[in-house]
Amino acid sequence: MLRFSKKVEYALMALKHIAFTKEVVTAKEISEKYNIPFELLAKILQKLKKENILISTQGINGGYALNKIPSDISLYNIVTVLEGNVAVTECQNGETVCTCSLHDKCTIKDPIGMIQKDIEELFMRKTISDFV
Amino acid sequence: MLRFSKKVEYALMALKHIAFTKEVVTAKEISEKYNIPFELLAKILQKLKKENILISTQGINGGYALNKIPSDISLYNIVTVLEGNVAVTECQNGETVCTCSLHDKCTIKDPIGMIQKDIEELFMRKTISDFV
DNA sequence: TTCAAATACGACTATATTAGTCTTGTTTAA
DNA sequence: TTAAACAAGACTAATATAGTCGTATTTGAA
Repeated sequence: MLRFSKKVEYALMALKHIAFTKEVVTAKEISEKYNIPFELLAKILQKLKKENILISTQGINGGYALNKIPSDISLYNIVTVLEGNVAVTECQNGETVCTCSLHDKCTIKDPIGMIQKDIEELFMRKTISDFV
Repeated sequence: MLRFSKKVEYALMALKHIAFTKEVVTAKEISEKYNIPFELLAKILQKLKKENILISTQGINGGYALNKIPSDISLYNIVTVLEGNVAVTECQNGETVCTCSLHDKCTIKDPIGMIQKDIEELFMRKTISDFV
């Protein structure tokens, strides 16, 4: 249904919260405040950290903080980190080979590619600063 | 992964084909030409007919034809017919009650609503004439 | 030096959605 | 009357998403 995954929703909620509090925030705090399953949220934050969107500190006073200013964290960035890519169809994933069932019979690759590009650009323009 | 369903892909392929041949086309012909499962395609065409995008004639020389000019058939139209709506999240489906697990704790409804609107507008601008 | 609270990470299970199939009925021209 | 087409709903299979579990590591403080 052309929907954002819960992972992306939770990431946006978490990033907004972290951007707003402006200090180290624990996964537990976010999880409890917004009713987000802890383990799921933890893994999302870990992925965001791997992409240098967040920085983390371990140990008893640990937690997460932003590693970029909100306007430098794009929706495109978040979606690609959490879902691999923003491909509106199987063949728009950036790879050269298409394993789609239509094989070489697809007649809509080019126009779909343009829609793909439009959506990518839209997502690049949207940043966390649009959320806070 | 924010993807169009196969239903939408098949619909676009079929509509392009019908727009191109400019005469009555059978589901079987399209199904065979593009390797699209016949029963699935048939149901897609039936839905498009119900929405007056196609007209159909039954019986032995029957088939489908466009009921509108390609530039009057928008991607938005096709997606809503086949998937119900273009909701990027559960709460953006146009209904007033949100049954999302975040309940009233969601802090991103408004910015998500703007993205929703941008995508809807993009899909309204794209028509079958962009495919032929 | 031990402990509690935090991140890190991979494997696993459950659930929901999507894709595809099957069956039966209706229409219509030859 | 029959063959070839649309019509429609129930069903099953496959896939993707959401969520859980277990274990390891880090670190500040009692």
